[in-house]
Amino acid sequence: MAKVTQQDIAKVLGVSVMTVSNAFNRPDQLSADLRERVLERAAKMGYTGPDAVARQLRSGRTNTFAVVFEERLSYAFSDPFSVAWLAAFSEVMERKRASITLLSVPAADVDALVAIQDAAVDGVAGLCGDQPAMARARERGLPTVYCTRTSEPGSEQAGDYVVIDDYAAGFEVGQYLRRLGHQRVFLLAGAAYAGQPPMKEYHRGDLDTSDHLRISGVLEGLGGAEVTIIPMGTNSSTAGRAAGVAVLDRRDRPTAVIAVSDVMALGFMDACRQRGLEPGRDISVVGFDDLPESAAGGLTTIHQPVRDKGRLAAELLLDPQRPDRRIVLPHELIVRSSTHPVA
Amino acid sequence: MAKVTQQDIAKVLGVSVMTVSNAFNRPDQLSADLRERVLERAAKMGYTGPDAVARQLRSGRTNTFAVVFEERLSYAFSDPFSVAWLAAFSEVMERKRASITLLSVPAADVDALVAIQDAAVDGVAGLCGDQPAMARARERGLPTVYCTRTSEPGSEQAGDYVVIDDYAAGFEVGQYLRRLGHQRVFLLAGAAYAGQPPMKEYHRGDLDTSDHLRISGVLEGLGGAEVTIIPMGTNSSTAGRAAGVAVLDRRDRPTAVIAVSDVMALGFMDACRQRGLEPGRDISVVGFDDLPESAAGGLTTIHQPVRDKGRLAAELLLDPQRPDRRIVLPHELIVRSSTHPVA
DNA sequence: TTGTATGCGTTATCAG
DNA sequence: CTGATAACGCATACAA
Repeated sequence: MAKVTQQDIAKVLGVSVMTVSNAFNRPDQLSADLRERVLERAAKMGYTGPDAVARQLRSGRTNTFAVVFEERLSYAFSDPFSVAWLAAFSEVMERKRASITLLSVPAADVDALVAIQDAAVDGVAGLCGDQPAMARARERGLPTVYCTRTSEPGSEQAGDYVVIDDYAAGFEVGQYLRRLGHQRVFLLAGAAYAGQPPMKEYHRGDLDTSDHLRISGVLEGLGGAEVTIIPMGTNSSTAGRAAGVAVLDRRDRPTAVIAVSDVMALGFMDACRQRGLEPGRDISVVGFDDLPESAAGGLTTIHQPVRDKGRLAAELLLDPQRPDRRIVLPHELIVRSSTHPVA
Repeated sequence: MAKVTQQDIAKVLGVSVMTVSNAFNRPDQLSADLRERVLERAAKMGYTGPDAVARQLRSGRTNTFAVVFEERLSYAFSDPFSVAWLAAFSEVMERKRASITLLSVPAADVDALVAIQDAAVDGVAGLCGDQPAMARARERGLPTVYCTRTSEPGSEQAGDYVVIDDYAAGFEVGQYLRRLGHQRVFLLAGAAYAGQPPMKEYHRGDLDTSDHLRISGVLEGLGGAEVTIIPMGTNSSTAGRAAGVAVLDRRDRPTAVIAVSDVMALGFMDACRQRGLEPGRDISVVGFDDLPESAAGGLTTIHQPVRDKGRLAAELLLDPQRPDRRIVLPHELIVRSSTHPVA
């Protein structure tokens, strides 16, 4: 059987399509009696209410917002930082009865950009930086909000954002370690530098990631210390644990290790303890983000307001009139027990 | 400026709308030269590719599937069981380049059902049972798949499903504890029985949840043991910890405690240890689900194949031709160190 | 290879 | 209070 439409009902009932439409959407536009008849007939004919897509086309709004991820979605669900952001974002959306569409648009996969084209949404947000997917969305005329700064301030693209100053955050970390006297530091980088060997010299990656800004800041803050950057290829506690091999099992072990994220830092701390090394006594460890579990683990880190990022991103999308649309939130160096002065 | 459409381009170029459409979707349907001209012109006019919604209306497909949750979305992201399911589900969807829309439809909130009406999707899945939202989706003619059996087998609704036999699982747990000699057991129930006092007598709740089947099974399996059911109101480790108060801080402490989920059971184990009680020595604890962390924690539990549930749910939605659409997956009692015979 | 007519299902507008 | 008409933007079927 073909799909029943308002037209069919109208025909059977001998009324206009408009009357049927009104029966569903604007009860005040027709007599209660007629409305009753329409609804009853509709039910009898197996009509199930206005078609969502048709209505969207007509109204020009979908009441749905996309969240894009550079990674596979399963990563988005497993990374605590991502989950926290998503929770805050979704709370705002739920309150406004808007729904959320998840889009995975790996930077590598050019084909995936069509997902942006084909998404029936009113706007796009991402915990990520201003990646190609965001630009594509804007080309479509959609509002966008990104939550990680990847380019130098000033070279801003067109999109709105809610970020922290990752460069400054990195700088504070570097400066802090320098003041503690650390002269040999290893830096665990994330996904952007996949496949590259450890680097003594830092060249800005061709990918503009927040790693880049954090790393630049750290290097600057550390001044002349000897720094080795280890590209882990992925941002996970597994990667952090794996870093134990590359960092701890060598003669010239560094006195401090900085990971570009807490998940990685916490994984690395596990690796330390497994080898009988206590962070904050035998080696210093610093992370970024300040996850809930970081407090329990005693990890010195940069706190950033994840939930505010998620909440504000949602609010910016929902309210195009909101005045301040380029937001830089504060961050803070939280010193815990995982760092110590060099003897 | 108004939105640029294919019609506008066609007019300017003096070709038909169809040619413009083809230039974007079927390059083989027109000369490379003309196509080139169309695309160039389109770009110049600020046309950004076919409109997603219009295309969906025309084609009748959205390539998007909804996932419904009975809880707030933030819960969906924080519960490990839910996250595992979602990860598996999304992996299949990603592979087929389909996207996912998240819908929160609390059972209590009747208004939320409109979210189902207004969702532009090709199908609906849920980790939940065959709740009203699912029925609503089917009324709309959408395929549905649910992943938790809530009714007795035989009283099946119309939807497809991927479940385990929760009653049997419960029975095995009860039987196991009975054989260990446990005569006084407390049962921590989840969300369904919110607000109710502890129950000595079990009446099937008016909500058909998997709790119901598990609980019935447990009671049956335990035979004549004295069972007290404590409705925790929510399914979280916090609730499990909170149960410590209701269970451990009393004279007639039970010899065994069963939680309807591992998260809760693990939380309860924390509460035990906080009071100096060691699960598996001073008290027996059993859960359901077998999360990864349950193995580490030594929790005796029912293993169920979460990832298979998610994967199969996605496959059923993506392939309406797939033959077996009512799937009951195997479960298994995994005995670990949290249970022991009564002295 | 290109064009024409038409429908997808709904709702705004405006006239009765 | 009710109805006729015209979009919304695109793509299928078929004709040229």
